[in-house]
Amino acid sequence: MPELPEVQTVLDGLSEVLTNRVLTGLECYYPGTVIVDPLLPDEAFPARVKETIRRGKYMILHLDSGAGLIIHLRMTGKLVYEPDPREPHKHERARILLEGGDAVRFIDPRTFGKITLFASANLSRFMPALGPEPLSKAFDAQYLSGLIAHRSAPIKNLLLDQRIVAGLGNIYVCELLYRARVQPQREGRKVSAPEIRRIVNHTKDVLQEALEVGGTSISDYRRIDDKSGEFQHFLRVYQKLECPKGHPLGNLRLGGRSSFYCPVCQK
DNA sequence: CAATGATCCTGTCCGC
DNA sequence: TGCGGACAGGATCATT
Repeated sequence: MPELPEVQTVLDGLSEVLTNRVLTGLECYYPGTVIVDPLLPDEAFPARVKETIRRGKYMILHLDSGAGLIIHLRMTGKLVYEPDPREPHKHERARILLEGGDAVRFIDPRTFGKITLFASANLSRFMPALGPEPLSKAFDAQYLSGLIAHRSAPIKNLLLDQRIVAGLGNIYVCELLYRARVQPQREGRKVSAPEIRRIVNHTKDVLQEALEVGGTSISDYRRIDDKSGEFQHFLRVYQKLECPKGHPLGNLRLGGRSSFYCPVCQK
């Protein structure tokens, strides 16, 4: 669920919590959630956060000890700052310990999320090859065209491929394709130049809008009550029955994921 | 190399 | 009230 805007929002909150704080350790409560670089220096902790970076859906924290953390929330991961926490929460898979007894809990019911503790020099060994940031200038129509012109896979699958562009997930891809008026199942090679331009532009627009409302645009739809609302007004097709113009939506399964689209507005 | 499908995992929801 | 099954989806791995 967390896609680029949500990850950025979480990272901003995490940076705020960790500023000027001393990290004293990282605990793991579920096998596999924490991955430790074999070459990690012994003096990884204590350390302060020197820099925080988002790359696609990955959060990277560089520490002043020569170590760093990569945090990936996958689908259900959450970071919760907890002053003076006691027993690990039911779904707490790991915990970042802070000097003074506070902690940041990594809560992840479905256990897909990961925290990697790495030696700074080895960052690249723990990061996959990712395409450009969708909001950067590198992600433009010419770039995208070059990567999809010969592809027969559905445009939606291509946009979900993090090697092509880093940070999009199922929900925003459904939304941006609606805005770009292109059906998700269209083969990459059959997407015209004007359509590619619209896809690129609407990718940037939808992400920018979501960032401006603090990434609350998608979130857990089951927790509507907790979040007062930006996202009900944000989504136009995802998990909807009809598009804003009142046309009944189609729902295809592409790459194993539900794909909402409007058969009338999208060609 | 490209495309597709299975896999990991648990909470939620629906129908009976 | 409880049960089984479908579903949710990011990334990786296996298969064709």
